[in-house]
Amino acid sequence: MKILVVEDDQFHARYILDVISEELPEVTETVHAINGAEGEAEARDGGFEAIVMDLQMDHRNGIDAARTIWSHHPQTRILFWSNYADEAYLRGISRIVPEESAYGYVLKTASRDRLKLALRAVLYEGQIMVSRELYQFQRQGQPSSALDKSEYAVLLDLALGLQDKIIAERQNLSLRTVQNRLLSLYDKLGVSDEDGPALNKRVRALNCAMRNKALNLQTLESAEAEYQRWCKAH
Amino acid sequence: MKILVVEDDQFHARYILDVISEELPEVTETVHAINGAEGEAEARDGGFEAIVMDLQMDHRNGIDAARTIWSHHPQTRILFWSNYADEAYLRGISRIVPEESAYGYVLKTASRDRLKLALRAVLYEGQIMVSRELYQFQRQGQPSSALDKSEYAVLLDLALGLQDKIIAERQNLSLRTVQNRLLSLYDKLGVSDEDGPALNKRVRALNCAMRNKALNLQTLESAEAEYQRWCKAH
DNA sequence: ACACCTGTTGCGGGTTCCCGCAACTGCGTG
DNA sequence: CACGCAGTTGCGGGAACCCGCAACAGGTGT
Repeated sequence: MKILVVEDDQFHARYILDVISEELPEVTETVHAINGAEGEAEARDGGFEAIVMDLQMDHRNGIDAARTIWSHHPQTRILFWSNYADEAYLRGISRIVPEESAYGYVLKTASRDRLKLALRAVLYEGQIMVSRELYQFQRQGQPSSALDKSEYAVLLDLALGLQDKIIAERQNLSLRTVQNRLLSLYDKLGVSDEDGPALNKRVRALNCAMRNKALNLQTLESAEAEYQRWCKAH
Repeated sequence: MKILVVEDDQFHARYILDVISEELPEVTETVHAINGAEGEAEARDGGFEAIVMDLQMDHRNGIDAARTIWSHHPQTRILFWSNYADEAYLRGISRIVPEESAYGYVLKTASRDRLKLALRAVLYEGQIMVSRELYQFQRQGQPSSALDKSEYAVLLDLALGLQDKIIAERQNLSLRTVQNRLLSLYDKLGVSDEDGPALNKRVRALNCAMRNKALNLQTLESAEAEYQRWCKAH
């Protein structure tokens, strides 16, 4: 079995390579790429069945790299490991994971045993495995504080700085419905001016979304790229 | 000489401790704290002359910890080392560094030699040393694209979601002047709707500021804390 | 069939925002 | 001093935003 490790921090890379070589005897070959772009290049023709992918990297982040890799090799199993338990990462991943594949999400602070378990479960067994710290975001049942798909889409557009009319056009909704979405966003994100003076709800919503980790920098960057593409296509 | 290392990533901590013990023979004692809160507690009575401080940590980030440490021991020399070359970090630091002290800012990607040099220069010699990747933000002469102090203050208030009237009150400016500041902010941050439809400038400004690294999550958090205090004091 | 609940849409008005225009204040220069 | 230049302030209007009210559609339970 061939494994690709995509990780830009040298210490973390050495650690994961060490864990793989000690704990996964079935692995015959390990390749290390130091950023997303290099990872994509290696994965294109490397014939890897499994990948361990860091999320925050310069020169192409882990989610973008995973998207292009999965678009060519949708059966590849990918274990994401990251410093942060951001809802935004999990949303980004679950939007791109193909049916045929498996993925996992472990934190870098997890113990060696947890990491080993995740490696085996995802890369060998093809299980879906998400660290408990993130799992809370997945439960859909929750009426409040969980953004549904369409609300999240509006949040992305809001974060880009689009105005209501454009959002309505992009989402195929009426203007008033967009405003309703915004209302429930303000509610769920905890935008309120009960104490202190009135706020600019729009900016405040973005502020809260980032502080909650519902959005992060990578989210903004990829939403921006997607928006640029949409603009060209009218 | 006693040194305190505040770093939450175990691998990076081991590395820096190793470098210190090998390259700084004058160091007699090294203490390791794993987050900002613990760092503050150690520093309060530890009698450290020098500190190496990570910036991104849970339970009190490096800048907040440095602020309280410097408020008790203003002569302490602190070398910040971080994964990211964010303008926001540098601004945060230069706002709190006392006259009597010295500080430095090195990236974690710097070579061992660079790190060693920075350790000696800042902790021994009391020099100010900022990594070249960040130094670009300090040049004040630049007319465009460099935010001056008052513009930055308005940007913080905008980012919190305050409306013009409140910003004017907080900054002791007239409403119209605040709006002028916002105009120049929009300009300097690259907010423009030349291509594509009109944007919500306010939200867009925050979006751009974060993508430029003029603001980051810690900035938002501490601005929020400061604002809450201001609210109570009316 | 009825009542009911949730989500969508239009309308209207009060507020905030964006910004052009013009007046005014310092401040340095010829 | 007159002049210009940069930064500040007030005024006003058009656009965008926030949101209450009401109507309507589709799905559920009795």
